[in-house]
Formats: sequence, C-alpha cells, structure tokens
Amino acid sequence: MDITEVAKASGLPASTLRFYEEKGLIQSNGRNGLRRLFSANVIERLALISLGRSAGFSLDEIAEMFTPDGPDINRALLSAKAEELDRTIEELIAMRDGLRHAAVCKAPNHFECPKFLRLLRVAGKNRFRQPNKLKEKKLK
Amino acid sequence: MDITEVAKASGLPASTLRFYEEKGLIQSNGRNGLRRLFSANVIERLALISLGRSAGFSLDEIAEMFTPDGPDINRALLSAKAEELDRTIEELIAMRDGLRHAAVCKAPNHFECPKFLRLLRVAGKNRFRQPNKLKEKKLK
DNA sequence: ATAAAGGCTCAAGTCGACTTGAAGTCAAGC
DNA sequence: GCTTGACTTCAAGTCGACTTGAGCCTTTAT
Repeated sequence: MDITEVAKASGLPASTLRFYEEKGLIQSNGRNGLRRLFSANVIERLALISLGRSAGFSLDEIAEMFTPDGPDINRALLSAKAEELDRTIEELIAMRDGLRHAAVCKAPNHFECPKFLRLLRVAGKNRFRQPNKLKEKKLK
Repeated sequence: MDITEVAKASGLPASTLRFYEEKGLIQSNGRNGLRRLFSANVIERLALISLGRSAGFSLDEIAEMFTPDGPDINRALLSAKAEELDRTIEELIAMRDGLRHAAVCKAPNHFECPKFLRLLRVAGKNRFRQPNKLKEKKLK
C-alpha cells in the first residue's frame, strides 16, 4: 500500500504517518522509487497506537511496547495505566458532580456553599496537568 | 500581601502569579515601590482558577467567567462541561476495563480476542487529544 | 556606603504531537 | 517534452500554560 492508501484506511494524515515512521512506531517496507510502501498490517499497528493514545500512553511509551517485532504488550504497564485511569475517573466524577451542583446552586457566594467548598478541596488534590484543548477535527 | 506571601498561600510560583495577572485572571491592587500588592481575596480567586483548571477549563475560558468583578459563573457553561466530563468518564471507563482485560488476556494475538477488538472500536471513537504527560512535581 | 536578597520586565525557551512550508523528485498523461 | 500532481525531505511553526534567563531596580541589613 502506498501512503495515501494507509492514510485513507487509518484516517490519519500522511504527515502523521511519516512522523510515526520517523519515531519508529511504524515501518515502511521498502520504496517504489521515492515512495514508501507499507504492508497491510501497518493498519493494525496504527489501530493499536490509536488505542494506546486514547488510553493515555505517550508515543514514547507506545514505542517501548513495540519492542522487537510485533507488539509485546507489557502487562504490568497496562495494569498500572488502568489504576491511573481509575484515579483519574474518580477525580473526574467528583468534578462533574461539583460542576453540576455549582450550576444550580443558589448560594450568593460559592464560598459559602459547603458543597462548593468540598469541590474546591477535591480540586486542590487533583493537581494534574490538563489536556490541551481538543483540536477541532476539520473535515475538508 | 506581597507576591511571595500569595505564592506560599496558594502553592503557586510567583512566575505563575505574574503570568495570571498578565492574562487578567487576577489583579494586584497597587504597588509598594515596584512590588505588587495583592489583597487577600486573590487566594479565593486562585482556588477558583485551580478548580476550573481541574475541571478542564482553559485559562481563557476561566477568564471569561470572571467578567466584570467577582466570579460570575456561567451556569450553562458549567452544565456543558459536566456533560463533556460525563462522556470522557465513560470513555475512560471503557478504556480502563479494556486495559485491565488486555493485561490478563491469554489470546495469542490481541486481534483474535473479541474483548480487545471491542476496545479498539471504543478507542476509535475516542479520538480526543490526550494530556501532556504529567510533569513531576519537583520539590526542591 | 554597600552588598545581598528579592522583586521587576521582557523575550525566549520548554514540552508533546503533530502540521506546514519550501524546495526537490518522479511517473503518467497530453 | 512538458506539465501536473502526488510523493519526498528537512526545517520550522503551532498550541497552551508556564518557566527561565538576562539585565534592572529597590529595600534591608551590615
């Protein structure tokens, strides 16, 4: 497959595929002239990468999992990520409940509202870096 | 209070406080010579900012909420964020379950495992930008 | 009177994951 | 034989939230 086919099949722009190749996340197997050729299993690989990204792995972490050939998934790392997700989920739930409450709370000042104060305490612990804003998916 | 006191009380470095002031998120009320003076309520304000960050608001969004004077919380925006969080939470739960499964799954190839395939489908939908890696909190 | 401490400003750097742009190469169709 | 369009490389730019550094200016202690 050439890069455009892979792009279409995976939904990723060609620039991303080149970037991933450069990072060692995927391989092209040879060239047709200048042009990269990919074997079909790169699609699975990309799916796996996408999965990893969604689960919160960085590209570098994902690269580590794909060590020799074929994804060798590190089970301990997976479990650790699952636990990390668990904590994140709990924090987000607290946050969501707090937001939902704040949206209807009638207290003149939120600092007088016990629920809001509880929210603040949760937020205090919850000092993790936030995602960059989602970029709009531009469909051309 | 001077900037160091605010820094101590809030846990934020002075550089961040200057940055927030420049962005209009907090105000200093006058100077003592060169030095900024802050009134005590800036602490509450910072707590609110921290809360907003934890809930996934960008600094610009938070700035919008603090329009004239005193936080005027936009209830619709809060509800919208709560819903957004709801969706994120569901995705993360699916992801966590998937990870947990993948960590124990014995299938020779994950692509033969139905649970794993389901996970992939979830991940496919779940094409949101991930957080930058958490930076280690360096305690000096 | 002077030096250290700490605040100040402004510009530039950082991080991760890409994207964009300029300039070049190559095969195919007219 | 020349244009077109799809690919190539490589460098630089982008985004958000800060941090860092250089070079000043003040206050406080000696």
